Parts: sequence; structure tokens; C-alpha cells
Amino acid sequence: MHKPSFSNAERIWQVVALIPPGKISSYGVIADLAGLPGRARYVSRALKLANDELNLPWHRVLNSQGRIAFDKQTEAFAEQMMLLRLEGVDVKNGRVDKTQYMWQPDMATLVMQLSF
DNA sequence: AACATGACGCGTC
DNA sequence: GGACGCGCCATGT
Repeated sequence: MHKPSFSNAERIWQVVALIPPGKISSYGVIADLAGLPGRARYVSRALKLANDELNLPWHRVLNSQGRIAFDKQTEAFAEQMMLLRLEGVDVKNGRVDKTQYMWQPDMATLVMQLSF
């Protein structure tokens, strides 16, 4: 077997980087798109591990209910809500309307944009 | 090798 | 809605 070109974390980062401004996705969906079904938890871990200089749009990743995953009273929560609002996403009570904002990428385009 | 971590998801009550 | 249990598993120590 060949050594994989990218680690699981790197693949997750690649997918997150594709979420367009004004749209959101979820940990579970990102895991699926990265070829890691059932590993939503690893997406959160990978985001925590990511270098700031990657400039990932981490704020566009919410939980499966469209809610910000951080506790309401944390700095991270406030920052994520601010970043989302800056790009026009309506956040109410730490939650966004998934039917309105969920990123629904075209598969063919997605495949072309990913390196793995 | 064993163990804890992790910004999760889903079903059930 | 909320609380709880369980599945998930790469990574770091």
C-alpha cells in the first residue's frame, strides 16, 4: 500500500477551506466530504490543531443542528458569531438557519478542488 | 502499550 | 426542548 499523500487532518483542512463566505457546514458533513464518515469528532480536533496561518474559515463549521459548538459564554463563541455576522449570516441565539445557509457543493467541482 | 482528548452525532426517553 | 448513553477513532502523551 502507498503512504497517503495527506493526513486525515490535512484533508479536513482542505475541505473546510472550500466553504464559501456566507455559507456554513457541519462537523459531520465535513467529515463525510473528507472521506471520514462517522468521524465528526475528529473534525473538531483537527480544527483545534490547525495552525492559525492556514487562515481556515473555521467559523463556518457548526454542529449538526446549526448551532455554534462553543459554550455561549466563551470568547470563541463571541468571535465565531461575529465572524459569521460579518459575512451576512444571521445568527440568533447561537444558531443559524441551515436551510438558508448550508453549503451544498457541486460534487464535480469539489472533486476538482481537492488534492486527495 | 494504555489512556485521555476532542469546537460531534444520533437515538431514546 | 433537554439529558443521557453510546459510537466514533486519530493523535499525543
